[in-house]
Amino acid sequence: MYSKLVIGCFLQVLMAGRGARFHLQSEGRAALVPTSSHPADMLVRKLGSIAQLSDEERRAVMGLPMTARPLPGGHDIACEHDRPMQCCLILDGWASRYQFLAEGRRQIFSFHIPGDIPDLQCLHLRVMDHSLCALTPVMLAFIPHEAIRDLTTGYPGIAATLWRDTLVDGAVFREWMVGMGRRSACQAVAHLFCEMYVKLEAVGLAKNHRYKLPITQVDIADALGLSNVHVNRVLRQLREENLVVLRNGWLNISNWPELVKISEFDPLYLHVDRLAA
Amino acid sequence: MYSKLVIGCFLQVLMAGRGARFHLQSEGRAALVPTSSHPADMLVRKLGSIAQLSDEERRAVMGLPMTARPLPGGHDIACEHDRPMQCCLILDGWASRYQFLAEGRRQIFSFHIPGDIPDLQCLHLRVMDHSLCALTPVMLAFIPHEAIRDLTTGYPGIAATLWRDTLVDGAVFREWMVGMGRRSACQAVAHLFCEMYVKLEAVGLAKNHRYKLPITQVDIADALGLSNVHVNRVLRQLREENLVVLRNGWLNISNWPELVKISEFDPLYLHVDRLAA
DNA sequence: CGCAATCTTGAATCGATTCAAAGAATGTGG
DNA sequence: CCACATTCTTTGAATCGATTCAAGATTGCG
Repeated sequence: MYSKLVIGCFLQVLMAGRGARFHLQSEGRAALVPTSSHPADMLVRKLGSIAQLSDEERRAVMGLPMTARPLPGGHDIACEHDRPMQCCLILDGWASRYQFLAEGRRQIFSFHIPGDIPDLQCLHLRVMDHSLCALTPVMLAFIPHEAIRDLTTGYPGIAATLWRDTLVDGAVFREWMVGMGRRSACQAVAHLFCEMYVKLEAVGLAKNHRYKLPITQVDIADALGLSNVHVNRVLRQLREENLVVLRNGWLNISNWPELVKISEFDPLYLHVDRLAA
Repeated sequence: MYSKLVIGCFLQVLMAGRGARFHLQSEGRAALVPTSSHPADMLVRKLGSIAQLSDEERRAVMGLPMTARPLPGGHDIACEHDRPMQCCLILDGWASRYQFLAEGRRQIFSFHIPGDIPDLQCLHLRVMDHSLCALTPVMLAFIPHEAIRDLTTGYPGIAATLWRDTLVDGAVFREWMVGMGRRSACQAVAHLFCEMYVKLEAVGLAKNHRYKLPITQVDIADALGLSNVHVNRVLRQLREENLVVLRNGWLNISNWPELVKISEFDPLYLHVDRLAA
């Protein structure tokens, strides 16, 4: 059913290795798109984007055992009440964390993109208190908890870096709380688009205020605590005001400064040091 | 203005040391109410409630430099954009994290009680992306980041315990997101009351489904993304349904099983091991 | 006692939801 | 390559939950 897509995604990862070692963007920042057949490269780049890694630390990270595995879109990666024995690093595709409630209600907690380790928290919270699923066909690298624990025990700097990553995760939750609690539906949607742009741009997966957004309006609604009907109306409004256009899975931000302004977007909470200074 | 209250609060901490070393609850669990004049005792008990501490680790924690300091209610402890050099452990009183937005809107992210380290995240996220204030007169123990970093570098087990604490923090944010996004106002308020009861009960500050709740209806509204008027109506409804009564700063849960049921409260996300098993 | 903060209630309004149904896009198999 | 099924998007109309505004009651505090 999904095999074609999955193989396509797999090849994409492998073939990227043939290109230049780094895809440089206009800002001269190294992109996170897979440029090597070894998934650990992705992790090294990710951690390097959070904090400086020493040569020794880099070697230790490269030595982590990882198993790459494709998964079809819509598939659960880990479920509430599970006790996973490994974390997953996203090499390609999007994932999301969510929880189902009574009467078919759903709350999405986060969207995750390549370079993220969306279930890192289960390293220390053994039982999953929510679920994690692939939004698109994904390529994942699974890393045993055991290996990560050994690594963090031996290298406090790496522990601090991973810890920091989970703290940024929490900061994003706080910002989403603001969106759901105190922002209008319009502001909340605009804010989400700004956030995803900054995150994707930081790993080289977006530029020129345009990116692939492989989620449905229902997903946006469940993430922001709205109904899908209302999300649709908000999207129309944003389109009519020449701010953003979402069509065929691509998001085009026509007026970035205005979008930032109306959504009161301040990237401080993402703690991208190069931005926050 | 606040001096009497503050001194009262301070004495309360000091005088508790005269009593039995541990206040035992019916469940036989050690209570977290201050039982010693040394604030490090509180930290040892807190960490011990998260994970087992070895004797060596306990000694290391006891060796942390701490400065106890009272602060009047309403006072800010740390503000957005600050770069604190220390974390604070709450010895007595309540604190909350929040953010102000345009037009006087406010979002409260969390309520904190004795034993909590509400700004632990700034150990690795140098810049505060929100503010922290004392809700009531509080007694705080300030611990320099430097000392905590040395501790976590030398003792990976303690690092993991503190890390875990910040992860539970994030899990609570997720649950609040569910409340704001997909629960009715009534359910959200009820859920908050359940959550605070479990947290307070775990540190010996609540029992018999009754506890001191020193926050205003406006605070509840800003925490749950509601208007104060609506919170008032929801409280009346809960009272009329004989579920909870909030009066004079005390919360009385008349029908705990029903409150848990209507709010769909599942304490799993609090990751209190003794509960989750 | 009197001020200030908090709580309470009613009435009007608004933002968002629900329900329903049509239209567009996407993927599948013949 | 077309027809069909499915999923996603779009729009209108009725409704509802929550907000805003405003005024009065209560509580705590100096």
